[in-house]
Amino acid sequence: MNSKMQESAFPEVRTLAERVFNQLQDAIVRGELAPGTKITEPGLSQTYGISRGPLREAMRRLETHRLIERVPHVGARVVKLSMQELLELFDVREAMESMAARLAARNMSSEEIAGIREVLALHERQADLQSGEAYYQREGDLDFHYRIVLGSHNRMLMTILCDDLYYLVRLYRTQFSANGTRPQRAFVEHHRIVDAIEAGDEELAELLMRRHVSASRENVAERYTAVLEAEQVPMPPIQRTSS
Amino acid sequence: MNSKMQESAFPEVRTLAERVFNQLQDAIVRGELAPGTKITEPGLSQTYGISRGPLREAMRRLETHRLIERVPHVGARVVKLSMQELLELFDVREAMESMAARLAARNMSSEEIAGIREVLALHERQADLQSGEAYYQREGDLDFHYRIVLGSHNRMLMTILCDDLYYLVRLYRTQFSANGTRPQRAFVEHHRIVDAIEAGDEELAELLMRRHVSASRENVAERYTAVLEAEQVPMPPIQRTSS
DNA sequence: TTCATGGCAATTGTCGACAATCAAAAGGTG
DNA sequence: CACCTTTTGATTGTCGACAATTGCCATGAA
Repeated sequence: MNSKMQESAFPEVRTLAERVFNQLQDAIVRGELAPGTKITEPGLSQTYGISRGPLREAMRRLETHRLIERVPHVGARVVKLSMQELLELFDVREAMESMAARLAARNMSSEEIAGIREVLALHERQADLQSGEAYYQREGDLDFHYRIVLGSHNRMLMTILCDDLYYLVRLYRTQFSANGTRPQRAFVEHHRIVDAIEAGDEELAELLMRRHVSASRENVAERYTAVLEAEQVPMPPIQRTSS
Repeated sequence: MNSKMQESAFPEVRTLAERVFNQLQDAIVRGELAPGTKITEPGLSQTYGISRGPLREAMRRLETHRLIERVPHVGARVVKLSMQELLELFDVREAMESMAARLAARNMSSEEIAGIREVLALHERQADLQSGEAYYQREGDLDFHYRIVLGSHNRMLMTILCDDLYYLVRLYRTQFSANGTRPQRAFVEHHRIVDAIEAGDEELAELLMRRHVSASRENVAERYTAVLEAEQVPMPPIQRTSS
């Protein structure tokens, strides 16, 4: 039951806390640790075979990435995702990624644009092969947005979107299994955004990205309400945690 | 030299790490800890009379708030602010606060609008009394933006802007002494933004907030380049830290 | 039966010490 | 004199134990 065998999975990590952080993060994003699961320090300490010191550091980092929620002297739990929070996340993404697209149109180098074209071409082949909706939306879409953010050349934007919110988006994906019903449309939108960036049209790139994220938000919202009606649940358990 | 006397300043904190975090944060924002100051765990541990455990947690939180920068096995330093990073911060604020204004126009209650009107009235009196540029820009302007973000009713937006970036903005203010040269204009802009919010005009509120932040950015950029030319410095020490 | 009160177990917060790691200074050699 | 090697010093990473706080449960009284 020792975790030493998973050591090689993250060979580049230099500290115990970092390794456990990666393992826990992966477990949460993959859904192995269900939302709302209570996390205790002695428990995980024994599970992963390390002391509570580095474990606490790993949990601190999970907290800053919004993957767990801690209450002093009470404990920590894996985040329970509500629909309201998911929609809030989309609003934040709409604001920041549209700005990223604008900056990308201004700052992206031709090499970076060529790189993202390759990414799109790769997605196209995969989409053709397996009419791939799931894999496309799961990895490829994120990779596309990831590159746009990097192309903005704004370090703060990159940190917030790619470090802080990236894993939360992945978690939402797995929880709501939000593999979009519209892969072709999203694919076309991706191409048009890159076209605008390559043309250096800042305002168009921003507008297209804004519509792209907004459409994705509406898609998720529709699917969620449909699921609710199918389940005959009167109201979703939207519960705002105190600040 | 003991810090026990400041205990009452943060009565609501429940843990040592939180208290030290608040103290350090305050010291950095106020400028008592100069930018570039080296921070060592044993040093601070002795200064504040606590063990290294809670101190490490406090430093971790300072790092996530971008107030210190850590290099493994070398040490931590108070952030040295570059002009490029300041402009990046303005881009992020432009994106997120304009979204906040849009959401505020949609979600703000009449009580909240009345509250922000009171804030503006208070600023007006203070501006009349001492033609107050410094204080107005230092506290009031932040308070205004703070309330708009709260009015968005988007918890994620509130966390990122009011928790993560708020103290960084304050730090920039003290470092660059960025008391704007245009208090009246900013004041008028604030009023027009509230007008748009009260009218429920989402797009206008967003546009006005966007222009407001952008104008503030240009103002700071102009003042900075002017200072550079006056000092006859050939190039600013813009140094990008490795990711 | 219901509510208040007390004790108890579990968890988190905190501490001091030891070990591992790295950066820079000291020394030696070509 | 320059460059490489070694040593040293400090800093971070890690661990186990103790203390403080919390939530739960049993016990008792109204």
